[in-house]
Amino acid sequence: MKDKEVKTRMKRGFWKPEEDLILKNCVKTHGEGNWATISEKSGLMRSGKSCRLRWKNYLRPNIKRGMMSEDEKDLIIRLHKLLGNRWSLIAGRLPGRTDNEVKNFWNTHLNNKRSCRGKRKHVKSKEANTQSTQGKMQEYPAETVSNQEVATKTVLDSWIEEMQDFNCSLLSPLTMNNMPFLEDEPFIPILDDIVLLEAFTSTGKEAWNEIQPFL
DNA sequence: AACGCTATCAACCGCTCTCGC
DNA sequence: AGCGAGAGCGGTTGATAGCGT
Repeated sequence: MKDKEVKTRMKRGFWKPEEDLILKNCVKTHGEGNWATISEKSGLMRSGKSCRLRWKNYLRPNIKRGMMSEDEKDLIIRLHKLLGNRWSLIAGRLPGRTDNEVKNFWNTHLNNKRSCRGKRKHVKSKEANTQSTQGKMQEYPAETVSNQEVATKTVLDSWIEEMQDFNCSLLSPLTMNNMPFLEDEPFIPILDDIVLLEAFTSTGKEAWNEIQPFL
């Protein structure tokens, strides 16, 4: 009841530039993570959750905004194939991108289920190239792929192959309950804790170091 | 020019996880 | 061990920009 009262008194909706400024200063003063304190001390009448979200998705330093590069798109597709809807994990591999941004990008550009919901009447010219590459991640038309992209794809291919080999040796057979292994949610935590850690600390780390200059 | 429709994305909601007591 | 508070995550919603008719 009390919570509800507090909730209804909280301000909602889009953030104004002046609110952003106040939040930035508060984070500087109280530190990132103390959202309850920030919410209280800022006087913004925003919930701690709301402050956290705004900071994480917009105000945090080194946030990269704007269109996803081809490399980023490719990485998202591949990591999603590997991890499923673990947006924070995927975003963690894309420097400067947020989980919300990756999630939105997936839902609007790459998620076939959603994009097939209604046929697009129009396609913005800037998106034309994106649309044409959907659902064709195994094919790399030579005329559209730069040397950097080839390098990135080669590294990623071998890296993902290694990780999948590792998965198979851990939990073969390849399928469980007639479902592809990687789509089987109960095994995702294993991917997080063991496979990903290993992948990014040994051979995977090397692969990641090779990819990073292109991002 | 006006209207309808769709795509986009910021923000919210509810659930789970983590940590301190 | 159990509980509560706060943080984090993924799914969903709603406002709005912009294109087609």
